[in-house]
Amino acid sequence: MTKPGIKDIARLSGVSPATVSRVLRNPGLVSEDTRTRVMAAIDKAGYKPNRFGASLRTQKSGNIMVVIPDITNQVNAGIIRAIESEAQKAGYCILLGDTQGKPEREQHYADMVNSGQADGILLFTANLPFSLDHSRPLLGQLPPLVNANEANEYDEIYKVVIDNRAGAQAAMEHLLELGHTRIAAVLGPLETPTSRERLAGYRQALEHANIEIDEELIIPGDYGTESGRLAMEKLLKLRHRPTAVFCFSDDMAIGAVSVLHQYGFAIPGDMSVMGFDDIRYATLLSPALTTVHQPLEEIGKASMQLLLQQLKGEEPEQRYIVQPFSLVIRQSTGPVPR
Amino acid sequence: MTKPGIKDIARLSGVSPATVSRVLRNPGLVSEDTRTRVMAAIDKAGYKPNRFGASLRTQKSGNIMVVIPDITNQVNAGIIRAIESEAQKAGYCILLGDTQGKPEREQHYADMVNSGQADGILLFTANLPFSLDHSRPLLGQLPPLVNANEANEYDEIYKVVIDNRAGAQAAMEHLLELGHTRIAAVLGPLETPTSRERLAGYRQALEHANIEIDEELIIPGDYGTESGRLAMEKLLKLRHRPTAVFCFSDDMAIGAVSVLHQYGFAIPGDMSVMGFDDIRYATLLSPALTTVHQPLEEIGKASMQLLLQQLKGEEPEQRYIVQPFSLVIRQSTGPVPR
DNA sequence: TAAAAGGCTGAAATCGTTTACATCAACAGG
DNA sequence: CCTGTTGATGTAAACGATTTCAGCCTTTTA
Repeated sequence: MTKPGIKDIARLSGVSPATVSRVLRNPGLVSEDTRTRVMAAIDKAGYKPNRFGASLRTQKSGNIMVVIPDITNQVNAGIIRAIESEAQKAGYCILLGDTQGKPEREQHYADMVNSGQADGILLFTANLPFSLDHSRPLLGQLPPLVNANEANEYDEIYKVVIDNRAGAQAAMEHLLELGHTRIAAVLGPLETPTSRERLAGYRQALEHANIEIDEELIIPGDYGTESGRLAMEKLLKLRHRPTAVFCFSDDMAIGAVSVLHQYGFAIPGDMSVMGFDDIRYATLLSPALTTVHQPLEEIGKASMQLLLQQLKGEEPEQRYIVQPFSLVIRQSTGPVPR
Repeated sequence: MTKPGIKDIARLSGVSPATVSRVLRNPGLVSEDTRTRVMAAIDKAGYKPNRFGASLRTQKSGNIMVVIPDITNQVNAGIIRAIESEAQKAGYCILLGDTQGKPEREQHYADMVNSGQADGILLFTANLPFSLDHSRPLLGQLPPLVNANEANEYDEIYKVVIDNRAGAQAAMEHLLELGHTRIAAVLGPLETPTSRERLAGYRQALEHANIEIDEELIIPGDYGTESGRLAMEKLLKLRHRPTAVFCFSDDMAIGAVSVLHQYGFAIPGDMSVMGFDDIRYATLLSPALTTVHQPLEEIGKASMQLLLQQLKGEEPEQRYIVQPFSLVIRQSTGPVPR
C-alpha cells in the first residue's frame, strides 16, 4: 500500500481530515471518543504526517540552522551536542552548516533561513551574513537568531558567551602568582573577537602587574594544534626565552607541549604551559593541562533556549547571557625555574 | 514589503508563474530573452523560492539525515565534516542526529525520513531503525540509505567501511614482530560490529602466531578515554602483566597512556601502546601514538556519494565499499623489555 | 420554554510551487 | 497552401496538511 495521508486516516476512522489534524495538533478540541478512534487508525496505518504539507500551511519548518566554523573542533562539537539534545527535546531538528571558515558558505547557510528552510539560526561566527539596512533597527531585519561563542559587534543581537577577557586575565594572574614575568601568548585568529578579547586580557594582566609587554612574545596562531607547534618552535629559538606560555586554545597548548617534549624540556620545570577551553584531552595530557574551563554544555543549552524563546515569540528577559568560566589548575604550570 | 512569491515575480516580469519556475528549474525550456528578464526581476525583488511549496509538489526535501552515536568523537566529527562538504556541493543539507547511544533516538531520526523530512539517511550505527518484513527483499522497504563505519548484518544494504579485522591483525602483527607475546586488548562496546571485528583480528593474529590467548588480558571498554584509563589500571594490577596493549580506539589509548605516565612507566620502555583510528591528537601525544589510520575524509565522501547515487536513482556499481586502512608506526610501540 | 452558551465536527480555502497538458505562432517539407 | 513539427508560454490541477468559519447538537440559564 502507498503511504497513507491524512485523508486516508479520516476515511478509516469516519471523520473529516480536519478532525484528524486536530487530534494531532490540538487534541483538546476533540472528544475523548473520536480521539481514541482516530489514534487507533493512525497507529494501525502507521501514518506519519507529511511535513511539507504542514510546513507550507504554517510556514514553519521545525528546523534550526546551526552555523559553525569547524565541527572537528572539540569545543564546537561539545556545544553542538548540547544544542542538538535541547533542540530534539523541543521538537526541532538541527541543520548543520560547517563553514570551514568560508564566508560564502556562511551566506549560503543564512539563506536557508530566508528560504524558510529553517525557522531560526544559531551562529558560531562573528560575521552576520545578512544584508542589513543600518539606518533601521536591526531586530526587525533579522530572523530569530542567536550568536554564540564568537560575539559580533551588534549589541541588539542575542548572545551567549563567556567573558574571554576575564578568562585570560585569570589565566595570566595564575602564571604571575607563580612568579613568571616573561609570559608568551599564542593567539587565535585576530579576526575573531574571542581572540582579541583574550589578547586584551593578556595585556591588561601584564600592565596591571607593571610588566612591560614584549611584543616578541606574542605569537600569532589559529587555534589549531599545528600552529601551537609552530609557535613553540619560534619561542624556543628566542635568545631570551619565556618561562611560561599562555596558549589561547587547548589545541595549541597540546601542540606546544608536544614540541617541548620533543626537545626534552620539562613541563613545568623548564616552561609552564597554560591552555584555554578545557577540552576532554586536557586532563589526559602529560602533564595534565592547566587551562580555563568553558562550560560547553551550558553554552549550548543557553543558546538553544534563547533561540527557542524567540521562536515562541517570547521576549527573553536578557539578550546577553554570560556563562561563567573557571580556572582549572593542573600540572602543566608551576613556579619559575631558577 | 512582504516576502515576494513566484507570482510576484511573474507579474513583475510579465510572464506566468510556470515560466518563472522553469527559469529556475529548467532554464533550457525558456527563451534567452524571457530568461534574462525573469532573472532580473528575481534579483531585484530578492526572491528566494519557498522550499515548502516546492517540496510539497516534488516530495523532495533536499535534506539528508545523518545519524551518529556521538558527534564529540573525533572519528565521527571528521567523517561528518567530509559528508557535510559533499552534501553541500550536491545541493543538499545535513540534518544532524546525535543518538547519544539511545535506540529511541535512532528511531526518531529514522522517522524523519519516513515523514519526508529527509530524502535519505546515513547511518553510523549498526542498528536498522526501520520496521522490516524479513520475508520480502529489504531494498524495497527502505529509503535511500547508507550504512557507514559500523556495518550492520544485512548484506543488501549499501555500506562504507574499513576492514577492521585486517586492521587489528596488522596492528597485532606489528606488536608480535617486536617480540611481544603477552599483548592485552582493550575492547570497544561488543554490541558494535566494529569492535567484534577488531577482536576477531586480535584473536586471529595470536592464534596465527601460536600464542595461547589469555582471557585475562582482554579488557572491556567503550572507546572512551575514561574506559582506557580504567582498563590500564586493571592491567597494571595483574600479577603477570602484558608487555603491550592494543586499544581499540585512540581515545582509550590516550587514557591508557595517561595512566602509565601517572605511575611512572616508560612508553614503550615498560609497555608498548597501540591505538586505532589515528585521530588528530595521536601524533601529538608523547610518545606519538602508533595506531591504525582510518581515512575519515574518504569514508565520509564515499558514503555521501553512495547515497547521492541512490537519490539520483542510479544503481551504484558496488554496494559495499571498503576503504583502505594503514598502520602508522610512531613512538609508542617498541621491542619487549628484557 | 426560549435563548444563550458551549462542545464537536465538517466544508472549504489556503499555503507556494511544479508540471502535464493545451495553446499558439513560426517554420519547414511536401 | 496544407500539414506536421518544434519551441515558448500559459492554464490549471495537483501536492498534504492546517485553520477559519459555520453549523449542529447539547446543556445551561433566565
